Amino acid sequence: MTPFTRSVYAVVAAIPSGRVTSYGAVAAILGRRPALRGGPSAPRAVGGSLSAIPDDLDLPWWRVINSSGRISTSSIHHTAQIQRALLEDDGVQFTETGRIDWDRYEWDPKDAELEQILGTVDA
DNA sequence: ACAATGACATAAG
DNA sequence: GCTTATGCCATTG
Repeated sequence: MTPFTRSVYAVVAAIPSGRVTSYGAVAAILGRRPALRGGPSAPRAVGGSLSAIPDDLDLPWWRVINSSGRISTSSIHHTAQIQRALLEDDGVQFTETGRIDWDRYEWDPKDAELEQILGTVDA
């Protein structure tokens, strides 16, 4: 477990029920700057950290989806079906094409809240 | 230290 | 919208 991974967990732990966020948004919160061409750069690493969540942490990993509003889990422990079920438990509704509406469910934390979250980890 | 690998994000076709 | 190509970077072997 690395500092980066710990900070990812700290952010994910703060996502409230009924809201979702993207890998790129988490990366942006951690201060990783968007790249010139390929878009935000660290989201891939965020996914990598989420793929190795210790079971005893009890994180709401299912509230993180990709930028197009779709589920992109490929873990055998946390399958796409499980993720969808957990999200629906949160009250999140899917469109007919299996997507989630950002306008309705995007998590938008206040700056003060983010500062507090990040203050609990290194950086 | 180096190379390979992804639960990503964009731009282009 | 969907598919393909390209860039990124923290992790891992």
